[in-house]
Amino acid sequence: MSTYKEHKDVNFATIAEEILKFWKEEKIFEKSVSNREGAETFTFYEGPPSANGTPGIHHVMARTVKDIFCRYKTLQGYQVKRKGGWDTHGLPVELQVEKQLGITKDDIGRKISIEEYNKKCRETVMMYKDQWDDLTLKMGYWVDLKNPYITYEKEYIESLWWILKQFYDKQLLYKGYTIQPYSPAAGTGLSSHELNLPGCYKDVKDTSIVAQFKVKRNAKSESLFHSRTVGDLYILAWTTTPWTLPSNTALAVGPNIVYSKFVTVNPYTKTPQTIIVAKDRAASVFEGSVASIIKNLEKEGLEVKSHVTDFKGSQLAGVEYEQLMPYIQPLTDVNKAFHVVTGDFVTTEDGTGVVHISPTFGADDFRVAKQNGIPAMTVKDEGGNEVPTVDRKGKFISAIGAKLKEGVAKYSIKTHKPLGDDDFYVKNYTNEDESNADYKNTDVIISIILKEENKAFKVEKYEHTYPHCWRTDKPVLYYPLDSWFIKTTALKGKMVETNKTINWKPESTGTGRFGNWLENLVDWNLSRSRYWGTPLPIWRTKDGKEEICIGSVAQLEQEVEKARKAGIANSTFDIRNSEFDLHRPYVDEIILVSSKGEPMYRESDLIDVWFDSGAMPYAQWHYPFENKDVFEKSYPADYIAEGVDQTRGWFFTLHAIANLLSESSEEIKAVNKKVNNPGVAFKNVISNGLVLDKNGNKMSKSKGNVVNPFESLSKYGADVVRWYMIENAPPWDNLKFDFDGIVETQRKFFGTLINTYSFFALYANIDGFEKDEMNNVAWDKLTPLDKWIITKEQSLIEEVTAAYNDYEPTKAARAVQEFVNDHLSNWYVRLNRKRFWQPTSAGTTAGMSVDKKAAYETLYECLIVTAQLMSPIAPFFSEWLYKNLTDNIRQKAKANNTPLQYESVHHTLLVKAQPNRKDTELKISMDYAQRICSLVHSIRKNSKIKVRTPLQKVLLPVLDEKFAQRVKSVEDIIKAEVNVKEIQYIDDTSDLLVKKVKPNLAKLGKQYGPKMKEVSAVIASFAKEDIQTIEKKGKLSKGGFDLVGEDVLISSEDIPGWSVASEGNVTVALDITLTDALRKEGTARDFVNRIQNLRKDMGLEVLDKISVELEASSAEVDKAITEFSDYIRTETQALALEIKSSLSDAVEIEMEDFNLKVKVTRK
RNA sequence: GGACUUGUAGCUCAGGUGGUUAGAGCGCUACACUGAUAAUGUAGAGGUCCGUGGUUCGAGUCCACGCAGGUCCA
Repeated sequence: MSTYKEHKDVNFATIAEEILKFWKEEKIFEKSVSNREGAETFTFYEGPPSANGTPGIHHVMARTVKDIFCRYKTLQGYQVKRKGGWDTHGLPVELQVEKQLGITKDDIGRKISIEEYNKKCRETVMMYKDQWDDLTLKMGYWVDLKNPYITYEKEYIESLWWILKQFYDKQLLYKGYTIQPYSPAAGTGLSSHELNLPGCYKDVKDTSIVAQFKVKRNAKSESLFHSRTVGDLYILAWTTTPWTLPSNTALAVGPNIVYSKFVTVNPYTKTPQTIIVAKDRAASVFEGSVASIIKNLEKEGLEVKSHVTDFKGSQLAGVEYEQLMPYIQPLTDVNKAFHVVTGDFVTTEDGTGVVHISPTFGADDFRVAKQNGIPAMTVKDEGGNEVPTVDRKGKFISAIGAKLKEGVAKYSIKTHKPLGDDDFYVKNYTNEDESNADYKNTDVIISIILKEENKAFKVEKYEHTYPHCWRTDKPVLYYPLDSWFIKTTALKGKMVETNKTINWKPESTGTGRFGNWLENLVDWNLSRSRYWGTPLPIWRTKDGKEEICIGSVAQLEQEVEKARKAGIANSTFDIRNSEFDLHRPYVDEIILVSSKGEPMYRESDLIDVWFDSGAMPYAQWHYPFENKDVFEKSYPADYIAEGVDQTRGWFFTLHAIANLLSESSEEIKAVNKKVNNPGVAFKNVISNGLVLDKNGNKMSKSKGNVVNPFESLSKYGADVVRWYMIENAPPWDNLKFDFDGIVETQRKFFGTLINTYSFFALYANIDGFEKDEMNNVAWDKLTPLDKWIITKEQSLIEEVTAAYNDYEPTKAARAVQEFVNDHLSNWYVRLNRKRFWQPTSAGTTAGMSVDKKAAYETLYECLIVTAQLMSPIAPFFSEWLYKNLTDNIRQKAKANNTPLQYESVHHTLLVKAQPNRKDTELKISMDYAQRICSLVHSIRKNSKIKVRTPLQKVLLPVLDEKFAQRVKSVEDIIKAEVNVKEIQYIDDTSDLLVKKVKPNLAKLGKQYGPKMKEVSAVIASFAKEDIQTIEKKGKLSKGGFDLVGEDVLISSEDIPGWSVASEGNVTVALDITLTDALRKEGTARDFVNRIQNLRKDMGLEVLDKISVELEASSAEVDKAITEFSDYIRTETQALALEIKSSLSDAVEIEMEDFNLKVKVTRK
């Protein structure tokens, strides 16, 4: 009759398979949600993976972290719905399709229609869905895969449109431009991905100019002129792109950088003048191509470099200067142009420590200009649109070209061909013959003009790396391109504030990486010029004067109807058809009508895929078109978790959209008010780190160090892998994934736990123990060891619960592991083994002694609680353990409505710590016991006396009475563990105890600080009497210090003549004299040991009885055997033990110093 | 280049608020235990706490500057 299943050769992967089958058949996951119907909800949002790539081992990590807290909250009684999801749009999908079809973006619309292309994308995006589903199942990640949200679905897109419309209506969605890498030769913008292709960055030699910006003398700048000034005063700025100088509208200086004023001459015009450059850059400004010129001028007696004074960059702020190349004027805010501004990004690493700003041609410049209200240099084109001074072909507009042409003529610059107004390309985009002796690029022409006009201080070639277009091999320009933006900056303050309400794990990601990102927020560029994605629902007239943002399919229908009525030939697509696809090219074919009857065409942009995922709280429920009630209950998320790389990805888009909606949507405002949400999308977030290989290298296919998740799971089982990942390092640290570590986890933790269970099952089955929840041994009937392990268990419950509550799974795992390995297995079970195998008359729980029943119940409870506490991390094994322990009493438990009534550990309610079942005093005592045992073991080891040999006594110096009391309460345990007969406590009355004293630095430090050395010396000089005084009276004045008891730490000196060991304030002495009696007992115990070995070798079962015959040997040995005959027989379950003069068929056994002949027979 | 992050034994990691001799597991070496037994225990060796400065009576811990690795962003 085996009540508790006994297992040989446990395989964790097999356990997982069995449990998976059970979960599937009994719908355990579904029930874990439906069981909690009506309970408080705990909301988790699944960050959607993209199924167009295969899952990796890092996904096991990420999803374990997600799973743990969903399971934990379920245990706490919450209802945790977890809707799965798939991210389906975006560049990776497009690239994969292009690779499959062997085409490039250029081929779309030519070799393949957009329709076919998108169809292919739709097919490809779910390519590896089966693998993902398989991983989800096998790793034990509970998520609802039956009703996932899919970002390409019509309903999902409709919700996105609704959100965009909310923003649009509140003027949070606008069209503007931003500076992006642009290839004039190819006529297209380039993504950062394209810019990172190998070979894009090349070393090139460009013309660089240190230009002279003439300071306007007025009230703002007057102080700069107070010191000696010769000629005009110039601020010098350096650029490697002279073609941007006609577009200069500001200069930037570092507020804390020191700038120097010099009296000098212009090297090219020899004009005496005064200049300002960063102090640290002054030397290098005078060097290089102009060094020899300056030297010659100095020889001519000119004043070339006289340092006048220094001032901080902040003093230059607001100073006005004359426009360097006054060819055209900014369209707006002319009065704000041509000022000096300050910026933290300015360094003194190169140039002059002054940065020339041209807002149309640099991302930094653009930002700085925006922050300071500086206008950009733009003109109106024929359509009235604002455009930069360089057109999309990379050529200066004719207004600038005409001026440059004038310069060429005025200064007789020789060129390889006559240049017209429209011939000034900023780089050689027209394949001019550069080998022509008179060839001069635009940068050089500008340099010459500036030199002639006393506006250049230094011109030289400068070699640097510069990005080139991967298709045309021509230099890239940073160029303003049209885009649609979400005005996230409008809500920057709110986003910063609401972020403070979010619990970030680790905190630094929230305050640091995320917080800084919010502080430096720019508007969200939503536009993508692509094909497979959510189309921007904005239609515009040709002239851009009228536009409409569509917020729903219904609205689109109405508008189409309106257009039809106005006689606009529209597509034949039937929007009302449920199959109608909101993707390109279909939406592009819809033409709407403006109030004036003009056609309106859709802006061709798609939106950033990050918007797709960031909108999932709403779109996953097709809010607000459906499921309003469900949405309200699941907004915002209590918890999300993703990789730290999502900080500026998903975490940001969730946060941004939630905050924007909290201001722009009346519906969301109402929901927020109801659930008291300040405007966030999530309340707790774990950003987990990377999974690296065991050497700390990133896993990559090229390195061949990628770990296959499926192989890992099938070899070790999901629990071991999950436990290893969580226990090894906090999720937000990078994990060095090492199979050796997994093996260790398996052996060390799971092996120990399974051993502990097997031990329980073995004896419980023999004794017929069955857990009865209605009838347990009372607390005060438990032995100290029982009480102790229960106390430890209570602490464990508190600790683990606190750790999970705090989103610290690693702490929880480590606590469980310590409990199982160190306390339960190594101490409680080991010291209690005898209780389990002491003979019992009855084969039922009822007939069992209270002591034995208490032992079973205690061990049982510890195992059950362990199963429960570990279940979020190791869902399969804990389920297996729980079922093994409880399946046999399920019916009874159901009838009695007791905690073990649930068929799955994942349906149970988390056990709560019971303070009345804690014995703190005992905990301290047991701690002493463990330390004392360890010390005695250490002495035995040094004296080479094994534990089987009993020793007479242990001497324990007693520093205070409490210590003695505590040790006495666990004295039996110590004596049994280290095999000594008695413990003798020695105190002041004994001459053996000599006390020593040390200063309590932590306390004294606060009081005496710098006098610490003196006080320590005084305490070190304490005589025996001094120690006694301070101990008895609690105070002592010596060496000018009034000391109290807490100022010193008293411990025991070694005891002369004894073998002593000490650790902390516990000291132990061991009497290592071996008497005859002790030696005989040792021999008897040794003999028992050998017989036990024989029994095992013979393959006897635990309950088998034997008889032992022994051939007589020395008198001493015979005497020992006879004297301890009862003991030997009991221990070995021998019915008879006889010493015979001679024995045939005897086995020879090796004792320590001699051999014995014995014969063991089964009875 | 910026932000964040990590650096402690051969390896993986602990080390509130500064305090006496910096810990654990694995691995290694030795020994022991033996009715949990392909399990277990004990002990030993093993440390420039990344470096340099600073604050302090006292720094693994606090501050500054570096170095090295990682992530994200330019």
